[in-house]
Amino acid sequence: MTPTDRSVPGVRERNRAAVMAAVLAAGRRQLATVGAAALSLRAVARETGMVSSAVYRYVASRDELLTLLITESYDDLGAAVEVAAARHPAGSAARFVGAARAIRSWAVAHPHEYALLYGSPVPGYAAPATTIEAGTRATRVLVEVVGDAARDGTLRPSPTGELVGPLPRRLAPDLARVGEFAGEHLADELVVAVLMAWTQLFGLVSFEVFGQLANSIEQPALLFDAAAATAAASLGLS
Amino acid sequence: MTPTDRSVPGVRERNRAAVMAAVLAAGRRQLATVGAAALSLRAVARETGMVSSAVYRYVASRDELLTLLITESYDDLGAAVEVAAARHPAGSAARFVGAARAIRSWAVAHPHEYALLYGSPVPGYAAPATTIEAGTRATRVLVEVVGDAARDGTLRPSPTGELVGPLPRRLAPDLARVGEFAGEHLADELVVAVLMAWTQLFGLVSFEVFGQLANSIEQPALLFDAAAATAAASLGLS
DNA sequence: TGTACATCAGTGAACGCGCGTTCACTGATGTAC
DNA sequence: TGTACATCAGTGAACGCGCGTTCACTGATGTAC
Repeated sequence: MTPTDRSVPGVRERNRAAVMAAVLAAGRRQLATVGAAALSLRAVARETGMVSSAVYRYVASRDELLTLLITESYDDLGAAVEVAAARHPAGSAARFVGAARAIRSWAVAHPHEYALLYGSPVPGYAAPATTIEAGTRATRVLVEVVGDAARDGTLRPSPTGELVGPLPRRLAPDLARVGEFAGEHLADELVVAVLMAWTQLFGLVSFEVFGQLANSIEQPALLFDAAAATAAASLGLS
Repeated sequence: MTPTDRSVPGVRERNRAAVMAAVLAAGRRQLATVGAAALSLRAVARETGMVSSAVYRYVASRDELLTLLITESYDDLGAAVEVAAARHPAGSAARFVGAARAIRSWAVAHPHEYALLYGSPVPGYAAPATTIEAGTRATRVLVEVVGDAARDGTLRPSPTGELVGPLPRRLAPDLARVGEFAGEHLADELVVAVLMAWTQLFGLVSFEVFGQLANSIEQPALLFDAAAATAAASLGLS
């Protein structure tokens, strides 16, 4: 119980936190410029003004740095989506569209980070389980909107849900698992509709960010807004 | 006009074609095992049983090899989709679903090639315009089904099309450009619905191939079939 | 408050690696007369 | 049909590069008495 025991962190500890932050920032900058596959510890060291071996005081390996950056990025995206959603009433179509637009905006603003999260896996790197918790935040927001609407009774019968044909039994556990995200029981057909909306919106974002629309769609933002609004309507949101 | 003028290609020419094929095959194998970012000319040379510099007799640079492989892959996918579609009547929902399933099957069977075509761009590589022609084949099949149904008058009013709200004027040129793929005039709302189905199906495939469904969906094939059938119905196909 | 020791951040050199690409060369295939 | 020359495929050595990671070290910060 010395005076400094649990009080203000010492110089060393503060420095450590500051340098760690600088390392992560350099990592993020690397990511933004050259992408995950080309991210190198030596470049991070260079940009932080340290000798390459010094980085190992802060990060055990290149893979660990990647993992930290992935988690950070998922959280950054998740926070952006949650903030956007919070501007609209729970269970509303506007909230769904707001969340969807936040996903797209973030992706367009951070293409390499988006690629790290939702693009081709980085060769030779396997994301540890640590990242999956953070990875669900953005998606959870979309699903919760539908769950909230169902709970509040404001959900109209889903037009898409009605189109879904008879579903195979073996799909039931999967749908139940996804349905839990909603915090409310959802019909299997509705869960499929949610999954379709989810993959549709991310598919469109991926096509835009990865350049697949380059020769056909010049106004991806407008197309995305139309798609998001249509998706919300197709889920029965209003 | 010597006897050998336009007749059988000489030994050299035949060898050249054979070795070129071996180089491409090795490139494809590389792609399948380590992915595009890690593809190296030296590895291709090793696998072909040549010294590294010899590859330069067949390919001007690593980038050129990548371009060749991209074109090949697009064509491979395109051919698979066209064959699958041809098994069903023009303009039918079955044809749409068959084409969609062929896309997924090919992607699952060739994950690295799929990643090369539809995943994150390869760092430092810009695909030349040469590849875009081949790149449209698979997509064209999907759009044509709708165009054929419209021409034959078998297309019911699209349920999704009706949900699409008023579309911004500035989106019109984009929609017209995409609509041309159909070979028949399609209403703007229907084109949006087609784009949504297209991005939905590729989005689902990407999520599966890139591991995004790993912790929630154990039966992606069943989910995909349900999604494809629903998409076809939502376009008014039958 | 002062001293002796332990902890830790950052240095600098080195390891072994694989890469893309160039270049001068040898020897076989093809061509012109 | 035979010879002289040109073309071309493949070799082997070398270039310069950047990478991840290890290791023994110095000097500053922190801790125990």
